[in-house]
Amino acid sequence: MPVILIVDDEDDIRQILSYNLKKEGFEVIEASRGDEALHHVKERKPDLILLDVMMPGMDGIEVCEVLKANPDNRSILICLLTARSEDYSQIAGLDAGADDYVTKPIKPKVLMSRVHALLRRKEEQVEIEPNTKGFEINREKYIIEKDGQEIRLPRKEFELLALLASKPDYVFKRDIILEKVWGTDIIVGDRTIDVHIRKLREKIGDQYIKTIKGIGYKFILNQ
Amino acid sequence: MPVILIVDDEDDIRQILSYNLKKEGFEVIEASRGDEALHHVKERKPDLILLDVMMPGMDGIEVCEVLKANPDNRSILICLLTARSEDYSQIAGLDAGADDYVTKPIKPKVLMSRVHALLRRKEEQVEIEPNTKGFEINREKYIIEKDGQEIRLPRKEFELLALLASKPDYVFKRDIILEKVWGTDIIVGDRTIDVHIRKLREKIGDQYIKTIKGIGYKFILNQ
DNA sequence: TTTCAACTTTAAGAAAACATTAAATATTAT
DNA sequence: ATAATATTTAATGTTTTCTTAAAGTTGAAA
Repeated sequence: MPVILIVDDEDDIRQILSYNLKKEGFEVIEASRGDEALHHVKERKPDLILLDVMMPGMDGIEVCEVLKANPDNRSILICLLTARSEDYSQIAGLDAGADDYVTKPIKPKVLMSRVHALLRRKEEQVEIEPNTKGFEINREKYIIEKDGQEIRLPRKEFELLALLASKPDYVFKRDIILEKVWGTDIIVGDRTIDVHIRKLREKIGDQYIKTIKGIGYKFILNQ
Repeated sequence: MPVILIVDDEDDIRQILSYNLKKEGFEVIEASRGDEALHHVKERKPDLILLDVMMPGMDGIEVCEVLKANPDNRSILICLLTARSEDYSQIAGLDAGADDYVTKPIKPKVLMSRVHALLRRKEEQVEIEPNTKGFEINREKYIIEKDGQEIRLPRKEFELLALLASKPDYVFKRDIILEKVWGTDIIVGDRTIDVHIRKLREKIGDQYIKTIKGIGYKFILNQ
């Protein structure tokens, strides 16, 4: 069940949110200040953070920026809680990397609906079967191990290999690769995939990634 | 080719979307109001609806609810077009049964990418895996197995064999083959089919594909 | 049997898809 | 800010796949 971190300096808001989330089976962590939130994230990576913008000390936008600056935290969803009038912060928040925001006063129904929508989106992203004979894929460190040897890969190369290796022998079509690795909002040319495949082959050896002309690529282990 | 219904009260938005969609070969229907959209759906069921949320009269959410209430329309994909600030409607929309949403201002490339992704999702649901005694046709791996032996086929040959083998003993007429394997847009000479049949026979053996002179070809298993 | 449209076969050229390299941009780290 | 990395694009080269053309077969109808 997904873990959700609530960050708000007002006790009663945390309580209401916590109650509602727990009722639906989520695991909830709470923090009343920005730095405390960052600390929690180090301890236990949540799936989603509900983050109040207006807080004494480190505010929500800052927390958001700090978090998203670290690639390991990119995958954590952030939903800002903002007062209706603070419209400037809404924009700043989305720029800071937040995934969504809800205006106060918060209606539990709306928030729950939003939480579900966000998590649904996340789930649609790639799940990786972490190790495949001889290959170990470490999502946290962006490192793969091939026969005990560590190979450090840049993000895109890593995502691409992780995707292909998640289903050995399965052919990933080019458009699927683009969608899963680059996302639907970012449009890159077709050659971009080739170049990344090239780099990967250079690093892990040619024999693992096979081209299926006219379709896409697949990761193979034997033969 | 899929049919897409655009619903937006602004003429220029409809025009831009329409232009881009038509360029990629989609058939486009347009409506400027919610009730008009519902009318169109009755006339001709589209595969996908691009639906503006903010419209005078019946708004997008309502249209969405009405449509999804009717089981006949469940399979129609709905992608909402929403302004960035209308955050509430996004959620309400997903609850109302929309499949995705794109925020305005709309970048044509982004939208096209989404449209393709959505339609693909739909197609994947319907697809059937044909396997036929001794032959295994594996779309996921893009490989066919004959008596346990893997045979790799180029795309057109693969599609052709997959088609014929999907209904053993059924005669596929030449024009049907052209339509299913090559599509309606691409015109190729009749000899092209023959040559592909030749290549297939070379690879899987002559006995499996039988010529029905003047009609077409069929895939047979037992004499 | 003769005829002829329909298919088979082969080979070759065109087109599509991918590979590779280098250079231009972004991004991140120092 | 500067340097180092990473990512993307663009240009060019290579390979594979597709299509066509041309010449040879086949088989059903007249």
